[in-house]
Amino acid sequence: MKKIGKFVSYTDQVYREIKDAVISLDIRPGDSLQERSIAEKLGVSRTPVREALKKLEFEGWVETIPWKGVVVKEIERQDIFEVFQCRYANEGFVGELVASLITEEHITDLKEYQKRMTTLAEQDRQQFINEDRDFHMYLAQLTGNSRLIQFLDHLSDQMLRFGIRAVSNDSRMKETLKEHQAIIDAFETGSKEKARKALEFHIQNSQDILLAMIDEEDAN
Amino acid sequence: MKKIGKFVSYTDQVYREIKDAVISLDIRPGDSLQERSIAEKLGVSRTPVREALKKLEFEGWVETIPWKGVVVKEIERQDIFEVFQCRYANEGFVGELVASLITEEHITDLKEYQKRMTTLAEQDRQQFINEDRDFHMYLAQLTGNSRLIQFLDHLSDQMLRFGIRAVSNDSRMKETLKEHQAIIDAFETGSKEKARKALEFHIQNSQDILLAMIDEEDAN
DNA sequence: ATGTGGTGTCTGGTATACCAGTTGAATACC
DNA sequence: GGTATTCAACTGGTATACCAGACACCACAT
Repeated sequence: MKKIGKFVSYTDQVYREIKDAVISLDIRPGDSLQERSIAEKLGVSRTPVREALKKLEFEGWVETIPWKGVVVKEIERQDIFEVFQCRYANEGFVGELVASLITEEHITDLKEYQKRMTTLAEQDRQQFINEDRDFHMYLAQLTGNSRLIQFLDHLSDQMLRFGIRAVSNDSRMKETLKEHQAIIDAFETGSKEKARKALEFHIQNSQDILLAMIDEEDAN
Repeated sequence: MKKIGKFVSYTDQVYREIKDAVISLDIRPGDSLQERSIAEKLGVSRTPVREALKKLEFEGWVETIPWKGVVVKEIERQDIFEVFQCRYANEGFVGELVASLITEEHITDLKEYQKRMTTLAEQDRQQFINEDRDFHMYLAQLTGNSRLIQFLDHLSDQMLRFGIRAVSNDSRMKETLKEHQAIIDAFETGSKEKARKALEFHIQNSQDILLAMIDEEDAN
């Protein structure tokens, strides 16, 4: 978020507002967003709204259909597949990289995540999902590669949009915890290969579960 | 590029113009870009210039320094390292994916690239670099994963900016051709593992050469 | 000579007016 | 009633005016 001192521009406020609404599905895929009506509703001019929409378009959340308006992109099966495929390639790589530079403190931090998530699994599903994202992004941060981090962050954002269904059944949450533990264990052995495999396995499983759920829904 | 029929917006024209200038180093890192003077020079208003600069900022080409102006980002050693690291992870993965779905026709196409590049190596370095980029992007396209393609495309853009030096010595061009051949050979065997390794090897070599050149320059 | 305050002029951020292409519904015509 | 046509009301794209923060510089007071 761009800030100038303590000042947060309208553009960024509008951007966050719309993006959150899109991720949380308050704005459904297929809904159209009009610069003028959003501007009116939020009490700002078209300019910041326009810039916020442009940014969302760059990021692939919405698309501009000429003379129609800005439309929230549908979630296709293909989208989910692509996001997981990208995560598979890059998080596996993250595992390999991180395995060679991780320290005791980092592992302690990971165990903290694990502890919190174990508690949250029975209390707050939304928060569980957020924590899951943070777990993965924590690993990404350790690589120190800003481009890699940004890409994975972007993918995580997209996960949130369809991820809610993915983890929200109890058995999958338990599996998630097990797989995270396996990842931590792999780091403790220090093996690059094991760390990669553990992350790949975890991502692959998430993908399989989510796609299976989608296919089931579509069948109805 | 967003088009409405045959109409290309000023925003996109300005975007392309500035981006090309940045990539080709006509605009040097550290140079500052002023909305007003660019608008005047190109004969358009601030609005499209502003939007073009926003897009460039989002893509990481420039950064906005409050009350100072929009400044073209410097190329640090770290940037080169990051780009290659991302390419290593993702192009290796591309190799693995593509190996299982590549056809005879595709391999023929790759050999065409190889033929053209062999000729260009002795004639036109700039064109050699463009063709090299196309070779890699052709492989990326075969995955059909638009997010992966977009990411690699973005990385390739950044390569152009510092890549000119990377391939522009004769011995490296010859090596590049050999390594591309090895990639094609790997695809012909159909082995996922070999294809991945061949691409990883190629990227790793490019990185080593380029970073060595940078370090040498910096030493002077 | 030095410190201080005013001021002109940079910057990006925002509001607003206007334009042109598109669409679709009301209307005119058969 | 059915079909062609017109036109008003959308849309995003662009130009322009104005604002406030930041900063460099110079005059002036000490």
